[in-house]
Amino acid sequence: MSAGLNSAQLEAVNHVHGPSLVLAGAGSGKTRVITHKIAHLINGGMSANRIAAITFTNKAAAEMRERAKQLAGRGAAEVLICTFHALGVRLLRQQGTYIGLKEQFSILDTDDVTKIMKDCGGATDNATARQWQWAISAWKNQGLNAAQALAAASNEDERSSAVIMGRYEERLIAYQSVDFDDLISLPLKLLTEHDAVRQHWQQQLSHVLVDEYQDTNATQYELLKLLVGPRGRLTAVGDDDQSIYGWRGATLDNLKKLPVDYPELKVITLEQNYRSTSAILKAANNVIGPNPKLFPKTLWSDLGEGEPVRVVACDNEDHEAERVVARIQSLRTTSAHKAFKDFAVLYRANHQARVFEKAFRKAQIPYKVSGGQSFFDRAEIKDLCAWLRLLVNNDDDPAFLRAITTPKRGIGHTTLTQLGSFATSHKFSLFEALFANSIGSALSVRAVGSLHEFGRYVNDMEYRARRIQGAEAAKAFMLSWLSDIGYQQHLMDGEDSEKLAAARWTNVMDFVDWMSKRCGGTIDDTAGVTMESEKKTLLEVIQTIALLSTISEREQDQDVVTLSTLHAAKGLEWPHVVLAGVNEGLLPFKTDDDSLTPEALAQRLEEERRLMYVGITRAQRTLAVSWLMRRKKGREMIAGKVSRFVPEMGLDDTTTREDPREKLRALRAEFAAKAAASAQLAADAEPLA
DNA sequence: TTTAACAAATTTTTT
DNA sequence: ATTTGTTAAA
Repeated sequence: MSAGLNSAQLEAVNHVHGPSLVLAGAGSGKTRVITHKIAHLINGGMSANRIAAITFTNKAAAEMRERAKQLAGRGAAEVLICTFHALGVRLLRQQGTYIGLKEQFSILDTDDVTKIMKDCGGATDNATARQWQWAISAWKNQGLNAAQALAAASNEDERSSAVIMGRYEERLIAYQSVDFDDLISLPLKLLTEHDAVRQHWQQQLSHVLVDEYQDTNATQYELLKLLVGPRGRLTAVGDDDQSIYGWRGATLDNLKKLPVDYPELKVITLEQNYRSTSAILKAANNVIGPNPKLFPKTLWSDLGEGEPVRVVACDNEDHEAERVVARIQSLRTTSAHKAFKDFAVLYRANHQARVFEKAFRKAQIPYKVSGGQSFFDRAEIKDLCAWLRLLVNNDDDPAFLRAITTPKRGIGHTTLTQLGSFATSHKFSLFEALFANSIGSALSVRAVGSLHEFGRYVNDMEYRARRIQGAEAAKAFMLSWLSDIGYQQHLMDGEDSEKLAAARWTNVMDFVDWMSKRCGGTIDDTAGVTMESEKKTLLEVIQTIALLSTISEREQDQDVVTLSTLHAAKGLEWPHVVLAGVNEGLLPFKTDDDSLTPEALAQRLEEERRLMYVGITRAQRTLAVSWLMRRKKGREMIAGKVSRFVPEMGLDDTTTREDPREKLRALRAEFAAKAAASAQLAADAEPLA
């Protein structure tokens, strides 16, 4: 079973009686270790449902579940493999009543929270609300409540944010809603304050494995410790050199604390890399070298020296994009990895993608921009989710407001404002207020009539939805609902073009299909594949949707070049990688915040260095690093400076390069003929709405 | 003073 | 892509 594991991996897999820290360098097979350890535990007689493997993203959880299934077969299905947040939801759904949460609470997404923040703080613009949101989220992630935040506030801005946080907390309780941060902090509170619940989970879970441990924040670590309990059967898998999320609360302190909190900790370092050539790893090791080491390690591979890392000096952004196009076209004829999907262009900031998109379209190279708007961020999907959330939790006011105005049904701003103040003064949720006896005193007869009509419809829907189980019933239910509310017409009436409305409707249908599949049972797929799964009620499925974000479907196996930020590229790999815009100021990013202490500045630089390291280690076969000799600044061009990280890569030969323009002309002539042949591909490169 | 049009600038993202 | 800032016209 453990065939094909190297000695360090094997050691990590076999260490099952105490705490361990697996320092898994980039490409060293960390998912292999986690999945093999799960299989090893199961084969050793451990009940699968006593093992938990925790990840940060749904995608990582799905991949892990898939690979565990391959290794351990059906037994792996019982393993709790989920994200931190999904684990939090499970805890709160099961035992949230202990801390005053009702069973069917709602989960707010960031846009819902922004709206509430505006309301709590009296702001009209999103930017201000997001600043409060940011500050409040940071406090929550440090385990502080509003009162503690207010006490700790050191300036006027912080004090006002803390005051708003107080109002926001009240609002969440009134709405019986939680935000994403609460999905960690409330379970932590639950386990801290209720011994019985804590003991239940500590007995239930025998082994806890954590992926990307370096990305955990303070509250996540505290939660982990409580879940793991005194036996300390924790497997933390991570890489301090790939810690790039300090700005959102992740802290390497969690790595430093581990040997202190768990004196028995077994530290295992995975240094053999199965991804990249030696030339690439040498550059990576050199770049990360200057950072202080928590646990020293040096990556190596036996894949051979490989192509030297190329450094490309470009005149400006447009020129850089042209050079990347030329490189892709050239490698597509000479390399063994010549599909478009074998290439990625990585950069520091999202806006850098624009120039590449333009150049790729011109050259008819199909591409995708990763980290674009997710399916669930689309307005039409959020509309539907709001309706569904309202069914599950009538007191979910943000969902109520969205549903009652979508589509427009003669209930306008005035009515809703009146309803809102009526609800607030009686401490009702909006939905409760709507059916209150005294509502006639606050609103006009006509308004009350419209509100009641809406309320009755929601009640009726809810009553029917309780009985809905299995895919086909769920689909039929949702289709009749969409027709009831006239949603398709609503999309057509929108200001969008007809084409856009049709695209939105397609998304709606995809959503319906996807939801019904999750309701399980057996459903005929278009390909004639039948899916088998446990039947769930529609209400159960709805409760989980706020947590889900990835439907990659069609985007999965497309043969396209990837454009991505360095952050979004973590965990991924490509045969050919270009790091673009590797200039001083961009990477490392220049901060003009002079309130930072020298220590804080040094830490920022360390994280930028890790970002460069992550970028380099994405490459399997070839790596090119390009930088700009001139950058646009207003109407004039200013001199650009190569990133300090480039000379630090310790390349033998960074100066030999042809005149870029000459090379480009030659390549253009060579590929002019082929361009026509890929016209079809270009159609696919049209940006999706 | 307000509005419209245009130009410029923009850190990183998941749940 | 979105949003903020600038300039010119009304």
